[in-house]
Formats: sequence, structure tokens, C-alpha cells
Amino acid sequence: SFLTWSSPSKLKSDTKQFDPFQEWTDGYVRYIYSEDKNAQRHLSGWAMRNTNNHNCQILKKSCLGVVVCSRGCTLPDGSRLQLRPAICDKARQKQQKKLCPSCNASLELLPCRGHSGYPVTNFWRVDGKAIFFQAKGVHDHPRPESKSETEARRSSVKRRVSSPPFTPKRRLIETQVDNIKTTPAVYRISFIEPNFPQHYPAFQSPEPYYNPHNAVGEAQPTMQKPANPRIYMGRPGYEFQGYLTSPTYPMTSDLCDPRSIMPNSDVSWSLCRVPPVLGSSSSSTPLSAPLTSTCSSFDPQSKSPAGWKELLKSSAPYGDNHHYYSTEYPCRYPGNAPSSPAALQTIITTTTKLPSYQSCPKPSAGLQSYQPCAPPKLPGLPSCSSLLDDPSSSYSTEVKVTEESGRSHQVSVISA
DNA sequence: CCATGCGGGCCCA
DNA sequence: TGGGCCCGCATGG
Repeated sequence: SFLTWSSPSKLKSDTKQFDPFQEWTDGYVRYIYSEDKNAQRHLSGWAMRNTNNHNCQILKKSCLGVVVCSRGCTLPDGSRLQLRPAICDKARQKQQKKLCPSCNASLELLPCRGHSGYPVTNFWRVDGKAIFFQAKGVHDHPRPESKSETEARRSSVKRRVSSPPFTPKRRLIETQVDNIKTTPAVYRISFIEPNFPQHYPAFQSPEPYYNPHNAVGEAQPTMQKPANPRIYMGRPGYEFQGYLTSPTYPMTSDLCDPRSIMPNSDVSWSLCRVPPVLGSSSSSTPLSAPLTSTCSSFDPQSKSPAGWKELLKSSAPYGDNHHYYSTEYPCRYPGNAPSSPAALQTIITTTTKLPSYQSCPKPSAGLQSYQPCAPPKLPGLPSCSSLLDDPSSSYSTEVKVTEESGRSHQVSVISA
């Protein structure tokens, strides 16, 4: 159904109607970007790898998770190592053979299982000047360092290694220390908030230099005041009906008209994979709330989302090696969720092979009112101030995405 | 080196 | 079929 999202040309003729690029999307959200370089490059703070969906119209990517120290050691600054998994399979294998720069323990790749037990997936579709983005799943692991940070670190390390004067021994040590020092705060887990560093920018990026990188995220909408985040925070299985039942032309029509979708966006949080304890609470709020209000509710400031995140945070301590796999971490265990993984599966299908995504029928409906479901309020949840607390919200709104300039791709959007 | 895309192909439900 | 995923190939920084 992601496919159906289109006709930005008409609906969003006004550039201002597009969403600001979101580097750290999380949850079931949708955005429509303009000609943003980052969007054109299908950039994401998360380490996303291309996955073949046999649909040239839609570019699909799945999350690789995060690489952490198998011992979960604490870095000198109190944070934890959170490396960005190499996208290239081969490079990733090499990466995993390396040792923790801090304690020399082996590194461990925490796979992402935020989408019904499968990695969170991102879908991209290009339609004219509009770039449609859709994410499915809630990352159940800490944020890795951003791409820009990784690149910065690499170049810096390279610089030092290649730089001359040091005895072999000394250089080795230096390099290691350097790694730590240069480790973007971002990919370190806060000592204080080991669980989800990403929610605590302040901790993540003690060093000003890195802050810019972390600035962009969903949590930031608050600060950025994005026009209106197309977040349809649904949980798995709560995709809009419209998305689910895609018409003949998945990419184009059903989602074309947001309005048409909204009515069906009767997503219920009951489907959310919320810990049993909290799960019940979600059932009460349908996502069908008015688009406007609903959407806004998703704002970082909104309490609902926060509550959800808070939940995750509290339930997923990142202390020992396999904490993420513990039952404490609902996200990783579909089993904990009320519904089965299958039930939670998203409906967006991108596997349909299409001749050329350019040829895909374009959506005709307007997107103006397009509003993904709003996150329902989580009645049972304690106050959800997480968003407010979310460090990300404190990040500078400035998106530091300038480094990427990319080539534009044509992505067909995702259909849910 | 490695990030990215693409697309063939396999497996499974 | 759809979804997930592995693999090789190609391109580009």
C-alpha cells in the first residue's frame, strides 16, 4: 500500500508541505520528503542494508542492528560502545572479528528484531520530486553511530594511522585510545541510560562536535515542528487497511489518497507488542482519531509515543551481554505480544515485481489530509513523558546531513 | 575499502 | 505469492 501514497505533486505542490528529513526514524511512520539529499540517498541513522524485494519501484532496506561489546563494558566516558554495523556483508564479518577498543572483548552484533521479530524495514519510493518513506517496526536495540559519525571516525583513524611518528607499539595503543576518544558519543550508550542512548542525546553526544549528527530524528519533530509527521505509529498488524488492501497498483493508488486511508486507520494499539502488563492499556485508543490531532499526538511531545518508548527503555536494560534478548525486552519477543508474529506482520508488500517503477500508475488523490494513524494513547501506560525526556528532542534541530549529497534514486514508495 | 543498488535465486509459510 | 535473505555484479566515493 505504500505504493499508493502518491500524488505529492498535487497535494504537496507546496514544498513547505514536505516533511523535514528524519535521520532516526523509529516506529511505524511515514514521511514524504522533497528533494532532500539525504532522502535521495535513502539515508538513515540506523544501519540499513538493501534487501531485494523484487520490486524495482520500491527500495527496501532492513536494519542490521548495532555492534556492541560482548561484555557490555563501559567506556572511559561511562558510555557503551555502539558501533554501526558495516553494511557490506564482507566488511561486517571483518568488523565482528575485531575486538572492543575498550576492553578487548569480542564484539557482538545485536540484530534488529523490531518488526515482528524481523529487522525493522524502511521503504523508499520516488514519485516525481516527492520521496516517500515508510518504516515498519520499532528498533529494539540502541542506536549505532550515525553514518556521518562512522565516516568521520574512519577518516580520523586513518589519518592517525597513516600519520608518521610513532613506534609501532605506541601507535597501536594510541589508535585504540583514539578510537575510544573519537568514538562518537552517539554510538556509546550512556552509563546512566544504558538502555536506549538514543533517547538521551545529551549523554550520547557529550562532545559538541557530535551533536549535530544526532540532531535529526523523529524525536525532533518537536523541535523542528515538522509540518506533520506522517507517523502512523501503529504496531505491527495495525497498518491501515488501505495499506493492507492494495489495489491493482499497490504503489499508487490505495495510499494515494491519505484521506481514504485514514478512515481505515483504525489501528488499535491492542496489537502492539506491548509487555503484557502494559499491553491491555493500549487497546482503548484507536488510531482513528482525527488526523490532525492524531498526528500531532505523535509528536515527540506527545505523551503516547513517549510512553511507548519509555516502556521500551525501562524494559530493555542494556547491561549485560544478552539483555536484549531477555524477556525484559518485549520488542525482541513477539511472543510477549498479544498477537503472533504473523499477525503483526506488516501489510506493506513490496515484492510485487513491477516493470519499472516509473511506469507505475501515479496516485491521483491528494495527500493533504494524509495522516497516518496517530498513535493511540496508551491508557495503561504511566505518564509518557519519554518524548519530552527524549534526549533527541533536545538535539539541535539542525540536521547535519550536509555531508551527504547524493545522487538521487528513484524509489517507489512503500506500500503498506 | 566499502556503501549502495540491482536483480537472480532459494527457502518457507 | 510474499517476505526474508544470500550472493554476485556494478558503480562510485
